[in-house]
Amino acid sequence: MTGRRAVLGRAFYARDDVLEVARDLLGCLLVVPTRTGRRVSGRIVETEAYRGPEDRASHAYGGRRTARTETMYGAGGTAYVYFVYGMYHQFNVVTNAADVPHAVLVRALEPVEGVDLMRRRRGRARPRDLASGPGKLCIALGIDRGFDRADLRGDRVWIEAGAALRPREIASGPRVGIDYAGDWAARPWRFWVRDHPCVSVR
DNA sequence: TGTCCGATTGGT
DNA sequence: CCAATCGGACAG
Repeated sequence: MTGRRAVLGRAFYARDDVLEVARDLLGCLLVVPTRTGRRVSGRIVETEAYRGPEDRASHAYGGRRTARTETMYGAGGTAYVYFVYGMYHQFNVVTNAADVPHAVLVRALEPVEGVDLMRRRRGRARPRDLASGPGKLCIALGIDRGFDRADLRGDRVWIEAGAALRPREIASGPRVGIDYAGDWAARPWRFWVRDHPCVSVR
């Protein structure tokens, strides 16, 4: 497939520090081709790190291992996609080694390729409304539960390296929608490109 | 099997 | 502020 350069490999995802992976994912390009091979992609501008089993906000908190969370126990470099609120999907990247349930939730993208298709799927016109949220980006890219467990080095979905961001351009703060996590909710494990219009909230 | 609630979104 | 909407997790 042409134009498919610098696809992130095992070494990128297998690292120990999920916070580092979450930061490094900013600026990278998330790509999901259509059935006809057309590229639909967006620059990652917001992520959140989840560090089970100690992280109370993680689905793998306490070592919870169920049919749904099993994916998180796989080797780094696979997709963890789940369904929430009865209508939305969330796309995560599994990190670290097998049996270590760490993951990074991709929360927002800046549309890059296939923007018209993203507009049709989302029913919105402005670029900033297409993928500025975890549920929105899944709709825009056509990601559903069928992508759960997909190998990120395969041909269904992958991530390409982007230009490294300067530390100054990266902002961090508490993760969103995890008030049930007690003191873990305050940890600044959400990362985003400072002042970027496509970031989900705030 | 029954109940509770969610790693959200969009409209009021 | 709140409804939508349904599967996952867990109690019984």
